[in-house]
Amino acid sequence: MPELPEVETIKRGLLKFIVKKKLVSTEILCEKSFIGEPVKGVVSGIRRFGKALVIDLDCNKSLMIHLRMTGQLIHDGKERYAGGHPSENFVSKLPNKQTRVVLEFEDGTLFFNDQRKFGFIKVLSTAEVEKDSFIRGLAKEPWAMKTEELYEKLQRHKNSCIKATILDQKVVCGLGNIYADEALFASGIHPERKCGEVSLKETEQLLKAAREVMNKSIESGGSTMATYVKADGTKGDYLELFAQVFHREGQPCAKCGNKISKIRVAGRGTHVCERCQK
DNA sequence: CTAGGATCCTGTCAGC
DNA sequence: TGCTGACAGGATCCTA
Repeated sequence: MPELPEVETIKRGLLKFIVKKKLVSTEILCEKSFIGEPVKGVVSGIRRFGKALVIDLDCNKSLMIHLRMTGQLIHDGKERYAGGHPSENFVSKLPNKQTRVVLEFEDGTLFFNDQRKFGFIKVLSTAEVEKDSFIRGLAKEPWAMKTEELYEKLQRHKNSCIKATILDQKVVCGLGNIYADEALFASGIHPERKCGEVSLKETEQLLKAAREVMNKSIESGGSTMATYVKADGTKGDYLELFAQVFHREGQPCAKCGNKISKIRVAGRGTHVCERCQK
């Protein structure tokens, strides 16, 4: 999916289009993608918890949205705003084959697309949002987490690979497959290292790197996504703008020139410079 | 409790 | 051309 920076970018974009607008109807094209009964109401705010987005309505109900691997949110009105898993859908006519839910606002339409149907929209009472098991289980985001706290958690998973562990949202919240690879590269830590062998100093570097790669993505995310949507239909990968290792297997490492390799760690494709990361 | 693998689902791409 | 298996920006469930 869309990891924390993409969800944050979507949140910021949607704020402009749907806050104070009334949600008037919901069309469910895939039952699995919508949990609960449709609601109507005026949007009072949008919140983000890790990779989950929450749209609050003035009727004391909220829509919790998780895009998982292939979810997209595309708002169509006077102009189009799209975010999530990048694909042609950003510029296609909607709804289409991958549209799962259509939220009609007084002033525009929000399409929830999701190729693989792993994502969902869930209706919760606003008071229950923070009691939801997924949200309640989330750890702190890298900006709020202290080095010592992460270090202690890593020691609890001392026999697991560092990459698998930092992908666990209960350990640290927000990293996904891209930013895990990027943060490990930036801090010079090999993704297969056992957590028990990662020092306090390295934990500090890793945390700092996680904040930096995600900050950079959030800063560039909004504008590059907007550019993407205005484009002529060609597939734009905004990751290419800053990724050092992700999807760069075979290309030279930006630090040492060695070829980036792709390996498998914790069941996930993993990009690494075998020379820079120990 | 942790660790690792299977699983949910659709689509695309490489290799035969 | 058509088939097959691998794989995909996530998280949960099951097993040991």
